[in-house]
Amino acid sequence: MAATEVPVPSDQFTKIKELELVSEKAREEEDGVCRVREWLSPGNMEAQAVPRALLPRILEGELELVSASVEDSEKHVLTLQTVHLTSEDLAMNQMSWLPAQPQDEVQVTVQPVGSGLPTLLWLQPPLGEGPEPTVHQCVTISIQDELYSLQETEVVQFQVLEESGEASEDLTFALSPAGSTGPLEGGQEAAQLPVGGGLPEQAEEQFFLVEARPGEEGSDEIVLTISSLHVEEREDKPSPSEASVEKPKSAKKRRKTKGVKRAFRCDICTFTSARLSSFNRHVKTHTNEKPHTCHLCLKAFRTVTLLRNHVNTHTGTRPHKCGDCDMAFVTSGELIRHRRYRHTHEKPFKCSMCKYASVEVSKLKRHARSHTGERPFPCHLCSYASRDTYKLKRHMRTHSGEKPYECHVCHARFTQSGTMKIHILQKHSENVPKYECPHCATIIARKSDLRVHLRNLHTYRAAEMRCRYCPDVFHERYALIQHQKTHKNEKRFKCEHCSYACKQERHMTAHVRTHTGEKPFACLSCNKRFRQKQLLNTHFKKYHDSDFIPTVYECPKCGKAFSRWWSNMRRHSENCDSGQEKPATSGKERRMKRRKQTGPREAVKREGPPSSCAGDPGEMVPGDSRGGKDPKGDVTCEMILNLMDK
DNA sequence: GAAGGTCACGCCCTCTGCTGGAGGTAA
DNA sequence: ATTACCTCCAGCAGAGGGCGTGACCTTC
Repeated sequence: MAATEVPVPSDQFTKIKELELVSEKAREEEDGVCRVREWLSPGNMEAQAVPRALLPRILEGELELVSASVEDSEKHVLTLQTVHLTSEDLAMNQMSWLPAQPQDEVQVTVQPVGSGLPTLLWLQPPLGEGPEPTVHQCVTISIQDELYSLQETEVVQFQVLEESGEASEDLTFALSPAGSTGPLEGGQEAAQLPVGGGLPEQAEEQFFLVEARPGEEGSDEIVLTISSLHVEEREDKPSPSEASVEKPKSAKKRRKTKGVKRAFRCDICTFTSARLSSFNRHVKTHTNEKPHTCHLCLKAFRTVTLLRNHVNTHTGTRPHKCGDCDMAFVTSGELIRHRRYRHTHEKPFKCSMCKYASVEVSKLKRHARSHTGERPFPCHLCSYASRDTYKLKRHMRTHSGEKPYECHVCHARFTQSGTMKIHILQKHSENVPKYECPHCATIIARKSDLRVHLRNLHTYRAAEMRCRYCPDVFHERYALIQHQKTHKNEKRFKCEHCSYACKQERHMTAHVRTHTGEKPFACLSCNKRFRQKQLLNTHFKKYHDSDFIPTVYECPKCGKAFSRWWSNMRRHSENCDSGQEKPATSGKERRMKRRKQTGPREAVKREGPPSSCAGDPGEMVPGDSRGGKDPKGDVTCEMILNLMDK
């Protein structure tokens, strides 16, 4: 692996082979750590004006400088000389090829001027894209030359400071070997140190980190990386993908520090560190060296700490005990997380789109998918896609038919634990919770069904629902149903002369004739008159139809025959002590019993009309001469009218 | 090197709500 | 006998909580 610590070259002089000017944010975007891209502002562009001696390339904030020579004797000395160009300077010097918008791609070529140490930095447009700049087209402002020994330099930093609004003002550059006593100390302090007589308000936006590292192996080249250190802006302008994730302050502070101190850069991954020790430790992470092996499962770990934590998972050792409950954990991190979940309820990760907050950032990311609609876990058997792995796994049971949850009582199986829980609660538990409708007091077993009930029966509907019995209209289905029930068994027709009431008008008409004495139906054979047509028909059959066979009720005890069940036969049967059996309670039962005893019904021919016929045979008719109705109680007009209806 | 903190991934759980079939009931 | 309606019930998915584990970085 190519180390990034600056070695001591064998050659006398160190040549700057490659100088990268990389936006820190742009780099972090590549890293996937911080997704904020720092576009090169005009001010930054000014600060990035570099000598013609170098060959830079600006690509979305990235500037590479190639081939610059630095010579010194005895030591490896790097001399930086920088040019600052203001926007006015750019316009004045016809450098319109510079991007108006930062995202515009532009290639800048910087070439060395003269030989030996580069003393001027020039900006030059790509071939064919602009006028070839001359020395006069570049503005050279207050170049401060300093020499630093690369043997002592791990991080080289310089600042571009400008009094805001004064484009022509001198620039001050500061070169600092990190960790040394140079003009700037590395880290956060570097970005805050005023250099050259005070820091303007916007000065920190123009800090750059210059990272020196060796070039190709065996050469005496040094690669410089210039990074923008716009730390504050990164915090204030999160990327779209990060907009919904608010990091806790500690994390932000940590990243801020990390961003400033980066100097050693891993060639395999994006890791950078200002500390050699940290870097070296990091390098080991890219090796598969795991010398610490668990004696229980033979799993290997890189560090003793990791191994110890792992062994604790075998032994159950949980040294980190919660002070507020009985829980204990293998690591302190678990304890902290547990305390946040259970005790402190601290939720540092807050959603920017709703009030949701979580203990863990992973939960916030999962939550964010409910806003974005992202479903990164597709089912390979159907079109379903899940927002997290667990839902996909649960969904796959619908394809496999797996029902891992079994009721311990009836052994019914279920696909989800919640379904089984409801099953046990509803089927096998006492004190089953019920849900009462607040509008109609209906008791429903499940809350979700109560919701359906409310939706179907108690939701206002714009369309009118009309009662099938009357002109009333309703907008709630429950009200309509309740109203229509009021029509059931409703005796709307009430007699003015007595307490009689009935459901149909024609029944009332017949009843009123009992008060008025009106008998509109006359017998054509004997001129006898009747109030109802049915009564007339009965009369005619009995007295004027020779084929008519009247029903005769026989006492099951003594065999005596009666023409009327309720008034004669029943009274007789109750008092008859010649037999044990009493009449059945219903006509059907009576009929069946009678047939059982006597066989098929036999018509008993009467010899002549009963004496009652002389009176008013139509006044009282059998409740059910064919044994259809239980003739308990008094016969009412309604009973008669029911017969008429038949 | 150890300890502590952070991060990421995974697993499992609960709660919630919707849906549609089954079965009972009334019209 | 048919039909409409309602509740019961299981199936299923959405969302979130809590914990286990390992890796990695920073600090001491």
